[in-house]
Amino acid sequence: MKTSTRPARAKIPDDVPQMSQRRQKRAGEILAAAREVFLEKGFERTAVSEIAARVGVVEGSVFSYYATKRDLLHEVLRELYEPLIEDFGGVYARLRGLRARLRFIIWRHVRVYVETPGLARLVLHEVRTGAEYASSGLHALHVRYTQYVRLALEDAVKDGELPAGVDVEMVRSMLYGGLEHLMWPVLHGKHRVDVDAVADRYTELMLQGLQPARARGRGDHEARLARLEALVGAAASRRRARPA
Amino acid sequence: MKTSTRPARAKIPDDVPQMSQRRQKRAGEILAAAREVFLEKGFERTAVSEIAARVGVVEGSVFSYYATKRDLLHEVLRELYEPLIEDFGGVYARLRGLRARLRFIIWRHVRVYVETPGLARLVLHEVRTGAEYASSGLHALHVRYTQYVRLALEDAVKDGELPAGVDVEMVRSMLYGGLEHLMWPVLHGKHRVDVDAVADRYTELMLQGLQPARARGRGDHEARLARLEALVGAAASRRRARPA
Amino acid sequence: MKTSTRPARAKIPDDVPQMSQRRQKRAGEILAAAREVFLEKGFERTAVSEIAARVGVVEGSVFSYYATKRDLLHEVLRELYEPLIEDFGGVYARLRGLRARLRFIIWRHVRVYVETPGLARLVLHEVRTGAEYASSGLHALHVRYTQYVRLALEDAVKDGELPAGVDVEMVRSMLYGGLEHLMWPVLHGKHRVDVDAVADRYTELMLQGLQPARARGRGDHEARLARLEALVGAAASRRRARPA
Amino acid sequence: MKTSTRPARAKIPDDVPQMSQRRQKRAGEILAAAREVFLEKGFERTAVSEIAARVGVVEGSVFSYYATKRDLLHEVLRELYEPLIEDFGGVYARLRGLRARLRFIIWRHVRVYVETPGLARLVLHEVRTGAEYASSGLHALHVRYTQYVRLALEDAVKDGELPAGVDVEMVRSMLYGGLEHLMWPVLHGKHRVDVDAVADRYTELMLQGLQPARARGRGDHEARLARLEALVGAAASRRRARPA
DNA sequence: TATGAATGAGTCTTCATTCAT
DNA sequence: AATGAATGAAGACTCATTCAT
Repeated sequence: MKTSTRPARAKIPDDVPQMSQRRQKRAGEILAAAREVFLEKGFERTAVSEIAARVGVVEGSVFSYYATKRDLLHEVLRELYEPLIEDFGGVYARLRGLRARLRFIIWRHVRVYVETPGLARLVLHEVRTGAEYASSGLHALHVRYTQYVRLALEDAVKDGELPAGVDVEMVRSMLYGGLEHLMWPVLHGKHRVDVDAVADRYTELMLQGLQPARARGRGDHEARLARLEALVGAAASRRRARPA
Repeated sequence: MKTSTRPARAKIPDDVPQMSQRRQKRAGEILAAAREVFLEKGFERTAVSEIAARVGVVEGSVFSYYATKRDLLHEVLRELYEPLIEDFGGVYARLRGLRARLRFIIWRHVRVYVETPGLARLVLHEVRTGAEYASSGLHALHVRYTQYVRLALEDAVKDGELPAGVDVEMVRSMLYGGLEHLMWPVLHGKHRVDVDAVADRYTELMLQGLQPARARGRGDHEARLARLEALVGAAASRRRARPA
Repeated sequence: MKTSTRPARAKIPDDVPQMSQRRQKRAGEILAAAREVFLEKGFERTAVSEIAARVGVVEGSVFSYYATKRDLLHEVLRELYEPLIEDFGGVYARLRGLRARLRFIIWRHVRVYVETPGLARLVLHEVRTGAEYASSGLHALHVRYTQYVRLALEDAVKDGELPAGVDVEMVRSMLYGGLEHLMWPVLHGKHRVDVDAVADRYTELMLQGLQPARARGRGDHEARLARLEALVGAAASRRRARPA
Repeated sequence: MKTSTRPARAKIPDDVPQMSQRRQKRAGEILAAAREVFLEKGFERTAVSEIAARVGVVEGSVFSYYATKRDLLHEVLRELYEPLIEDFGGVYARLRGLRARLRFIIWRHVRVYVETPGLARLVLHEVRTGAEYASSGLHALHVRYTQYVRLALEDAVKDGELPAGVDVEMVRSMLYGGLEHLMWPVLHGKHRVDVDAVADRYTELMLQGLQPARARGRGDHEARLARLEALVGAAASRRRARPA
């Protein structure tokens, strides 16, 4: 998991060379401080000295825990990704139907922008850009995070909700890329967003495209059912919304 | 062509910023090198010294052509935008119908990735961030470039192709953001792309969504009601989930 | 001792900016080197790299002690002013009479040139020029230092030694400006000076002017009237002169 | 006169390798532009490129006239000093008496500050500081400029106005140094000055010191005569004053 | 001779990283 | 293990000067 070879020892619980309590605590403090600063300022604009200062430790000490500034970043991101992915694992399994699943994925992702805008900025602008992204293990985390789209689509095909041959990559891009673009202003503090409303609308846009059923000359049946579906989904999830 | 004021020496009587052949050539070489490096590494991670090295001049010379690293970036971007916008101006007016227009916009944008990979990234992730973006004239260019999506949508509503109330911002994000995400691997030299095929497929995806007309026609009421019930059940159980 | 905020790492519990022995020594060495070079070349013409070279450290190290070249300058100046002002505080109060006081001020100032040659130049010609001079605290120091001239004059007026209406600013300029000019060769290592002799003579010159009491006593009315006539003639002919 | 060896040819009229009319004209234009910029911004802050730009030539051309930026400065200063010195030569000879002479020297010098503050700044802060000042010929000019003080004193001794043994160097310093200090605010645009008033007061201060005749218990005679002298001198010279 | 493009040494400043203690 | 002083390479940018044309 570590990219480099020097003293620093991973803080993953069950690592072999068990470190002292003190050391483990320090590592955590440093990690927390790093998260703070990275999220505030981004990777490049963060000075290790500032992380050290927030913990109350000298620069050199940081390097005795994490061999590299970038290692520290990776650790921070892992720590942020992991609960996100677990969230998905837990909830996704209980969802039924493409619409519900898609909406959850979208809704959860929008919340990332709203609740942890720094994370989005970090991943999007500083990590994904780096050459060693693929080899750093972060790519793998990201794949795990975004794979639920593929799952949802495959399941939908299996269930007959979608015809076979759907271009998973294209849909995934449309989902994450589109949201990224849409949320950009949020990262820069322009707007407030209604997470549920955005999720609802984006889900429908993805499912029905620009030309909704009605426009295509379908009967009233269709339109009424669609609205019903949307309504129920929206109301249900809105009960849990807690925007930061 | 000059953005800045310092190096230009207007000693040609009639004040035209006429550059010598040689100078003009060099300016072009520097611009080309700058584009290369900016696209590879992004703006901040690009060192002027590297641009200079690629051209085979000393660092200082670059500044005799472009007063500022950022000026250089702006020039690079302008160089991209201009032909793009001209393209649109000419072609768009002759197109009829939402599908044709959308497809053109998409097709043209995909070509940007294929022909000048990485420029979108630059604009999206590095320039728009800068505080002086709005005042730099680049914002204006960007608006001119992306407004055709809005135009196409508004026209479609006028023509009765789309119901009123379409969320232009969301569609624009889906278009540009989705394509950006989709083309990402291309920027890193992974795939070759069939521009027309991608344009066709993305256009359809945007127009019809995941559930194309055919598929939707097949969906019987029974199946949809079942899904609806499942959804309601899912929402109920989700209430116990605790998001991080 | 630190002017700036960045490098200082206050991890000593009770927040005293306690430097290690070693660090303190280095800081002193750098300060000494800086004084040397600043005095030799002036502020702008001094390169931080040269200061570093004289101490035998790399350029960057200097900035770990003093965040800014200008901070370094301020520190250098403060180091001069402080003992000077303390000297004054102690001695001045015990002096009686304008002559004694003036002589002390002059004598002390001449010693500055002899003991720390060039510092006055720095203050007069490089620091006072800077826009942030007023806000840097140096102005305050300078005022404290030179105010004793004003004090001496005011006291002399109070005691009836001088008529009211003496132009303090002019006298202060004559004192400090004249000495600066007089000491200039000393700064460049030309002469040695007898501090006491210079102080005596300059004090007398300031008190009695060019025409000491004795000389003035000898001037008969006849001679002065002749000069007066000559002057009037001169003024008349001067009317034709055309200044450049 | 030239410090360096390259092509540039002095523009002193009777120089041997007679240059073409065109060339001579250009040299003059460059010199004029240089004067402008130097006086505005000082030596170090002036870029040769700016001088070139004002004349409408390229940087390189400047160096074909003046081998060095510093040479250019020296030429500029010479051009400024020369009329000043000639002024003195012409007027001084016609003056009689120490007071009149001293006052003229002071008055003329104060006018330099008021009318050409840039010159004062240039000489004081940039030239006199440089190591090659002594060897540049400028020192010689300065000596020629300031020698009239010595002359005035020596003549006064000869005429019996002053006792022998007056310390010329000290008086000269008091005059020029004091005025420099006094005029400092003027250089930075703070005050306006009444040239005549300053000249009058400074002359008296130099002649009589802090303790004027009255204070020393002299008769009314003295005071009345002194005032008369001052008045006549002031009125006469005020007629010619033309503050910038 | 004049040009003007190119140079290259220099400016201050930042910071991840190393290493002797 | 921790410290914290020192490093050294890099950053953007400036400008007097040179030299081929």
